[in-house]
Amino acid sequence: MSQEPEVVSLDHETRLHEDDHHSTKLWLRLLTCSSLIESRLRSALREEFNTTLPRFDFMAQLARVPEGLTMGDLSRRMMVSGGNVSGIAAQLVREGLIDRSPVPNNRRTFMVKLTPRGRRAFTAMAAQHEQWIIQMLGHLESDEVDQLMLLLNQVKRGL
Amino acid sequence: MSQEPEVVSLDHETRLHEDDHHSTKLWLRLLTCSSLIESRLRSALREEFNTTLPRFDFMAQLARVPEGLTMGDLSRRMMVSGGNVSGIAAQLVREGLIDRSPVPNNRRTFMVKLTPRGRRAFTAMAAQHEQWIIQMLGHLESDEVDQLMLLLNQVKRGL
DNA sequence: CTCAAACATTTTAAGCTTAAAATTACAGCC
DNA sequence: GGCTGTAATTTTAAGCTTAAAATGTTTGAG
Repeated sequence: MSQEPEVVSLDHETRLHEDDHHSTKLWLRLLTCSSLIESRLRSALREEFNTTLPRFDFMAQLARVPEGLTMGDLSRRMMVSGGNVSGIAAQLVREGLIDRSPVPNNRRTFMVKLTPRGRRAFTAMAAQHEQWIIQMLGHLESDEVDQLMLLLNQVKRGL
Repeated sequence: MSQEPEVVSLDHETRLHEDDHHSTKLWLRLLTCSSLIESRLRSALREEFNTTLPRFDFMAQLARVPEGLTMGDLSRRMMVSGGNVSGIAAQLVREGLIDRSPVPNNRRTFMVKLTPRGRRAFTAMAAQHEQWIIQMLGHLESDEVDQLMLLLNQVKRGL
């Protein structure tokens, strides 16, 4: 009697069928990789800094642009809905990590910046964040990283 | 006067800083690609079939295994928490798309299967789902897909 | 047999996320 | 000036997601 083949890893790709298109296989592998990385980053941020990935992402976008960003900018860059950004911003303002100030000639918009305290908090988190990612991806050879960057850029351009 | 360089695309990678590690750049590119694909699939599933990605994923896992899966199997394969699976299962049972039956020698577990109606519904959705993915990824050359699969497998193995 | 530990699942509470509606502000036309 | 449409943001309602606690079940050591 032949046994059912042992399942080596349990992830999104277990749902694949023999006759699925290779685009589908590629999508599920992509999804598996990003789900794994994302969930580890989420746990680590919660355990080490008692924060969440979206809050970290919000601050990371601001850290990049000292002159500040509007809510709409943040929504587009973070690739999430405007309502979502409103909620996260409210938290970070309450905790004194960001600052929302009105814009001179447009009373509809706000300019959002990191406060000094927010910048300090972000700097500490970012250093650890990078280490976690290096732990997860640093085993790749430098030319593998280059190839992946190129190929994923192809993917992105076609979307 | 030199102008600020125009921002070509607005996505996760806009948060990158010059001295970020290449692992970080790779992670953000990976995240951008999967976020884009995921959000398009989510919209399409909602518009065309009035359903969600996790519901589709749940049914896809079951479609692959006619003999059924336990709640724990589904949780591991979908890479989500057990509580999450309970909630989705409750919906799908209510709608008659899946069937949860007790397992003979273990009163703790349930065996979950697609109902005939669930299988028909899934088959229709899966065909469209594959077309959407081909529209998004089908522009890649066959050897690019092969390389990506290999490289992403490297990523996955290192995690 | 008894009981403690491990297991499979569900429940709960809190936070994330979205789409759509609501709010408020600007811009341009007449 | 007044009106209409567009824009930026917030609010709302519903669903997803998680971690942790709770529930009920099985297993195995003694």
